[in-house]
Amino acid sequence: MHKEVLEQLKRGADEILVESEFVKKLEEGRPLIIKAGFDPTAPDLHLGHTVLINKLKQFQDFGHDVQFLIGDFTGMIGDPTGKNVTRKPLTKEDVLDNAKSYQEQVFKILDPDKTQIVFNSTWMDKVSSADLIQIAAKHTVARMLERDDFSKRYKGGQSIAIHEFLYPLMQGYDSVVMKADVELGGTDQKFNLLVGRQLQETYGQKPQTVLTMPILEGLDGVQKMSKSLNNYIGIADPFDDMFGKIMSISDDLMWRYFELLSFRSMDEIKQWKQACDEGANPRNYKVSLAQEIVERFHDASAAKKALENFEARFQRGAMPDEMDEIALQSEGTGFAIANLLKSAGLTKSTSDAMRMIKQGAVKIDGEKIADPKLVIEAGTTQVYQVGKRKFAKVEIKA
RNA sequence: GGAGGGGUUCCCGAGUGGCCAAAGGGAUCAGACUGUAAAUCUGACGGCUCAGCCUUCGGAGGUUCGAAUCCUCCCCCCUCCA
Repeated sequence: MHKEVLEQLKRGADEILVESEFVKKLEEGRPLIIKAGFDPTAPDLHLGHTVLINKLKQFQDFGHDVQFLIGDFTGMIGDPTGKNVTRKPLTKEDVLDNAKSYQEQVFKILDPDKTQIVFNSTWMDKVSSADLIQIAAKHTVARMLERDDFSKRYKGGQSIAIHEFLYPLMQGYDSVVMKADVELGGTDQKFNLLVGRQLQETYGQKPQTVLTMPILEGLDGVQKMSKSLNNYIGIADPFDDMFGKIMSISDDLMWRYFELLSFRSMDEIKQWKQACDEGANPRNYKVSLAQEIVERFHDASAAKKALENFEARFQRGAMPDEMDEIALQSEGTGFAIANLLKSAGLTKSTSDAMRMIKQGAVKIDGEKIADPKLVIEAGTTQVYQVGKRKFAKVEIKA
């Protein structure tokens, strides 16, 4: 029994420190306090963020007590993790706005009735300067410099502000206050999570189990999923986009996504993988993944619709049912095609439009055009397409 | 406070008076091939009234027939020393 539960909780996990302690805690049979902290800097969550949230859900489904910590206090410090420059602190208003958006998005996965949302300002605001110094006294500079990014910056002659040293301490102190049994975090959080263990011990608590989850790769399959790299699937993406983005990932990456994002059992996933190794078309399984994800963040009918649209457009080459409809006023005799495409938002400039036409990427009502100087007559309404996915219905008013 | 190095088109990075809208790579976009796979190949990649024209190389001036390249001042970043 425990073995099976442990196996499921370990799914996708990078490391569990310390596993033997973790097993003991599970065997106690009580609901464990599961902590996961979020720095409210990025209100638009993407699938990369959900890896951790999915893990929280698993714990929740097993009856544990999930505490979703919004680091509204620490957010103002700015977590230095993974950065090689000092971060700008957020304002109180930013933090609160972001936190609210976090809650809305996270409840698409977690059960709102079983999830406690906590803010660390609740207790951090009450910590006095003297308290703070006491907490700080429990750690040493040498230990802080064990952390890779700190030591790199230190050796590289880059600045480390004192408050950045406080961040891991505050995060650890959260664990003390929350009496966390388990803390979840990305692999990049390992150091901070371990500080929590140490601090809990000095406060006479049993140190928390640290469970780290890997960082999800983005659509390119190499770099981590992130908004700034534009290789992300946002959980607020429209269902067609979400579906399409998942369909565009490589087969290798698909199995990774299955492990970290799907709620299907690993047994089932392994069977599917084997089927593909034996010649089945991976595309079909990718569809299942795409549908599961779309259903999670939209609903079943959206998932169905997304598949229908996808098949219509890319397998039968049909036009999408819905597209932007734009009306443009003709300029005298008509409208020059390049300007039309730009005005309709299909290309970013007329130069770009010219290039697209020369490259054979532009179609009008499904017919490829080649003349970049084409003038569209007034009084027509046609469907313009640039590349595979950009469409608009444009009316030229006389 | 002293000495030195540097800011180039989305990013990295070449370019030291004309052949520079600026090498090369990355990212991106399009086309081919497909499962909208991935990979690969081909092409594009400042703007425009597009075989031509206009605006870019930290900013402002100047020299020159001609400046990303030379000069002056200013702004910003980095390294070493103190």
